[in-house]
Order: sequence, then structure tokens, then C-alpha cells
Amino acid sequence: MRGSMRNPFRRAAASFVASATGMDPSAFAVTDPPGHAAGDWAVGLFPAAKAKGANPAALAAEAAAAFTPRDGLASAAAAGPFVNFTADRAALAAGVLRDVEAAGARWGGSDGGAGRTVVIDFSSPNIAKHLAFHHIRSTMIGNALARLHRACGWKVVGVNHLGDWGTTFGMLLVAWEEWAAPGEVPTVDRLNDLYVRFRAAAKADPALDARARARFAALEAGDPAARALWGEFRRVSLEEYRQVYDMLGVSFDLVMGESEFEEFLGPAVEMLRSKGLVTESDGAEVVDLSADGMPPCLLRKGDGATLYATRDIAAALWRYEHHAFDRALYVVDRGQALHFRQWRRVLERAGFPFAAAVEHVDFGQVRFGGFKTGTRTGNVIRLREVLEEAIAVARRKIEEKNPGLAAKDLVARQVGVGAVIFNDLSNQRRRDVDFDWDRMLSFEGDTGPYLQYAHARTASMLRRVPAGLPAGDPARLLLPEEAAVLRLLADFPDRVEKAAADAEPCLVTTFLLDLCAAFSRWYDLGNRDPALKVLCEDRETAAARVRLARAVRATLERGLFLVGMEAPEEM
RNA sequence: GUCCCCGUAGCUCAGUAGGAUAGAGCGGCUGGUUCCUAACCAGCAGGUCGCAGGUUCGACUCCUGCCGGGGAUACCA
Repeated sequence: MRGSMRNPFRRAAASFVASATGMDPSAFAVTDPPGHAAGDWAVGLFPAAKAKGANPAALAAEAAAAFTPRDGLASAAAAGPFVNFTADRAALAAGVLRDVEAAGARWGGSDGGAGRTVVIDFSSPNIAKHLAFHHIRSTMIGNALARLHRACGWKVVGVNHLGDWGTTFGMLLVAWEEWAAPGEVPTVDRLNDLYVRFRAAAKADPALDARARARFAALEAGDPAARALWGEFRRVSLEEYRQVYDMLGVSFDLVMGESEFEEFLGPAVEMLRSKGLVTESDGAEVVDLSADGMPPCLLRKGDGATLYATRDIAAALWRYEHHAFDRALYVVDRGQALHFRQWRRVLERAGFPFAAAVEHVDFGQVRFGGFKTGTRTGNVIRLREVLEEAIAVARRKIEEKNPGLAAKDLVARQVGVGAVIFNDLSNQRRRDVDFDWDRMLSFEGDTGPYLQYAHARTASMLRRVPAGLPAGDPARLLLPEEAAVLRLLADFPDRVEKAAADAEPCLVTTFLLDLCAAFSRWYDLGNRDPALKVLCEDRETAAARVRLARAVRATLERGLFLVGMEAPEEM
């Protein structure tokens, strides 16, 4: 955790050490002592030792000796080169509860992004195909980043940039015209099959590819029949996707297809040409990037058709023109890293100041049975199928564990979908993921349902809070297990901010796991000793613990929301 | 060939400003439920942090090389 953090206790620790050594607080990292046995927070004196050429242990001893209680810190003790700080327990509880309660629904957020706009390109499937399981990656990472940025005060424009243009649609037109039954109404299922069938057929008969190119050319030229059919393909795809997005709880501010950028492609190429960036190579128009150690960026094929890079350049220009972003995130798998490096370099070379604000938020690929999944290889698991299976498993669990539950179907959806979402967001996004049904459908251990379960337990407990409890004095929260929970709660705003800044949702999911573990340990104390229950006999103590439980519940709900998960009250 | 990512416990992963005995979950073995929801908690076993050098007072973390896995590498996206 950095010195510029918002956690007031960490700040206090850093600023004390800074004042004791005459340095800037930002020079010091505030860490967690191993197992928190020696204190709540620790500061290593290494930076000061380096600056002064002194022994860090001596500096730590000196600083600890000079410590007087302040800002919620009760004591400081040197341990080798570290100073370990222990919170004043009552002040820790009072400070954290006050912050959580005062922030209300905005807890964890900030106004750090106020006045700034971020455009987030996510999900962005190619239409006329199923949403495959791997689409969950861009969709849920992007959705989490959108929510995280909003929580940090940014204006967010979430864009679903549909792949609805290109020679693929020439193939589909040919396939449909060739193989569809008279009067047949297209479905995504059917289109997906036709696409696969076409590719197989084209292997044997190259003439089909030529026809596909011709049909796409007709589509581009505005051929009414081609346009109408394409429009129908697009419509049924969007309807199918809408259902899956609804299941996932995902929405967009803008749904735009590549087709809509058609008119900007020519001008974009001309603009680059006017800047002297376009050269001809083997009949194609390219931006030479050999000086940057990269292959050329192709703008136009030999036959004059534009490419992916052309469209992304035009789209970036459009987005800056219409949304004047301060940050633009492209949540796209790592396989396209070179494309995005080239694209960004072209924007830089063209002299656009916003080129520095665009980021490829890359993520690892999904593999199944050792192979990359994808429509082209036929190694496809449908996202919808995974979600439905998870919901079914959740439904069975509910029947087994909580048969009296009222809204079984609703909760089964929340939990099943939550399990799948959490599974995707629980690791660093850059890691490749192996699709594994057992892990996906596991509801125990470090899983989404574990988080939701902890939330449901707090909610359930809070429903039983007796009337007329006193206000709740934080000074009653003196158990070490309570301190552990409070320490974590105090870190929540920093984690949210860092997750947005690093575009890394797993900073929130791993935080939530830590919080749940700390909460569960605290809660479990009541199984051994009724006096350690939240709702214990002593009304003063119960009142204080209820406040802490409410803070935990609020943080779990908020954290789950930020990563795109539901927080059921019962399960 | 070149470039990028990864390599931490049997499995899946945290550990990311270089700092105190490397932490979880799963799986295995032991315990805990007259219950604020056990979808939980506690304990035990399990590690040459891929290998070899280097920088440093100090390296899982930074640098170099090697090995292993994955990806990318101009007219697909």
C-alpha cells in the first residue's frame, strides 16, 4: 500500500515515520506484519536508511522511542528495521464504522475521477455466432472496470463494439442463399452452423470464397437483398445476446457495429496519408512500423478493402471526437496485443494527443482440454450453457440446504451466475484459464457463492437484531478477530481505487475473499461461546457488533456489485 | 527465426514500490453443528518460489542466459 493511500491508519503510520525521519510520507510503504502478530501495520525504515546512509534498525528504534499516541495509533515498537504500529482498538473501530456509515451507498468510492471520462470497449462479439464461454472474459472484466470507474467518480461510456462487418458476412450471405430453406427465419444457432459449414465447404471449393467476397462487396455497395438479410442476421443476434447480457447483469452505454464506421474508413486512411504515413507494399496500403520493430499496419488490402486496424483507428477518432475521453480501455484478449501495439503507434505517429490515453486491457485466453477455444476450431462451449448449468446446480444446492427459501429461482440465478462470474474475475486477468466444469460449478472454498453466503449470513443475522438496542459503542469491539475485520474494511477504498487504476478486478475479488475469511472466523467464535456471538446477551456489546456486521454486509454488497455480482439476502 | 506472456504446495492460484518464519482454496487426514444459515470454522501433512549466474546489506520480486508451456508474427478479427 502506498503512502498516498486513503486508509487513515496507514497514512498516520507513514506520516509519523516521515516526521520522525524528516522525509516525505510517500517514501514509505505501509505493510502488514506477518500474521499481524507484532502489530496492525508496519513501516520499514529502508528508504530513510538509504537516504541517510544509516542503519535501518537504529532508525526504527529511534522512531519507535519518539512515538507518542496519535491519529488512532496507540503504540509503536521497533522490530529490526521495522516499526510496528498497533491501533487504538476503539479508535480503529470508531474510525472505520464512521467512514462506512457516512459513505452509505458510496462506500469504497471516491471523486478522484470527477470531470474525467473513460471509454471502455468490452464484450464486442462478432454477430451471427453464439456467445461462447470465452466471451465472458471481456464482458465481465469490462463490466467490472465500468463499475469501478463510476465508483471512483469517472464518467463512463461502456461500448459494445459489435463485429458486424467484413467478409464473414459475405460467407453467411452465400451460405444462407445456398442452404437455407425457403422462407426460413434465421437464428443464431442456424447462422453459427452455416458459418462452420461454409468454412468447411470453402476448403474443398475455393470458388465459394470468391463468391463470399463478391457478396460482401454487394453488401458494402448497398445491395437491398444483401442489406435486408444482413440486417436480419444482426437483429436475431442482438436479441440472443441481450438475453445473455441480462443473465449476467451487464449493460452498455453504446452499442455500435463496425458497419457504422464504414463512412469514416476512407477519410481515416486519407488523414493518415496526408500526414505522410501511408505507403504501398505488395499492392496493399500500410503504415510502415519497421522503425518500431513491428510489422506494418495494414490499412487496405490489395483489393482495396479495409481491415480491422482501419476500423479501430476510425473508431478511436470517433470516440475521441464524441466523448473526449481521458482514458480509453480496450478489453480484448492478449492474442491481439500486436494489433493494439501497432494501432496505438499509428495514432501516436499521426500526432493525436489522445494516443497516450488508450490502453489495451489484455487478458489471457480460455483453453479447454488443452486447446484454445474458438469458433474457428469448433472447440466451443456456449456461455449460455455454462450459465444454465451453474444455475441448475445452484438450484439443487438450495433444495438441499435451504428448502424453505422463498425465491428459489431468483437466488439460484444469482448464485449460479455469481459462481461463473467470480470464477472469471478471481485471478489476474492476464492469466490463461483452463475451462474446468468441476471448478466452475464448485460452490465451496474461494468461490463466488462463498462470498454471497457470507453476505447472506450477515443479512440473516441483521434481520434478527432485537429492537431497542443501544447506539453501539465502538470501544466494545476489542476482539482480535474484530480488529482483523476492521483492518480490512479500512483498506477497501484503496483497493477499489487501485483496481480501477490498474484495470484489475481481481484486486477487489481477492479483497472480498480476505474479508469473508476474517468475517467467518469472527462469526464462528459464536459457535464456541455464546458470549462471542454478534447477537450476544450483553446489549451494549451486541449493539457494537451489529454495527460492525452492518459494515461488513455493506462492504460485501458493494464489493460484489463492483465486480458485477448479486448479493442475495438469503440463500 | 523474432517479439510478447507465463513457470510459487499433488491441483488452481495470492504474494506487483526488493524487506521480518513464502500465504489461501481444492484434494488428503483430524476435529467442531442443543446452530446469529456448517455453501462455514479450526488443526495436521504438503514448498530447492523452473534452472544457473548477476546486482544488492537483503531477491519469489530487478538484470542476463538457459529449460519448459502458451500466444503473436501483412492482406481474418
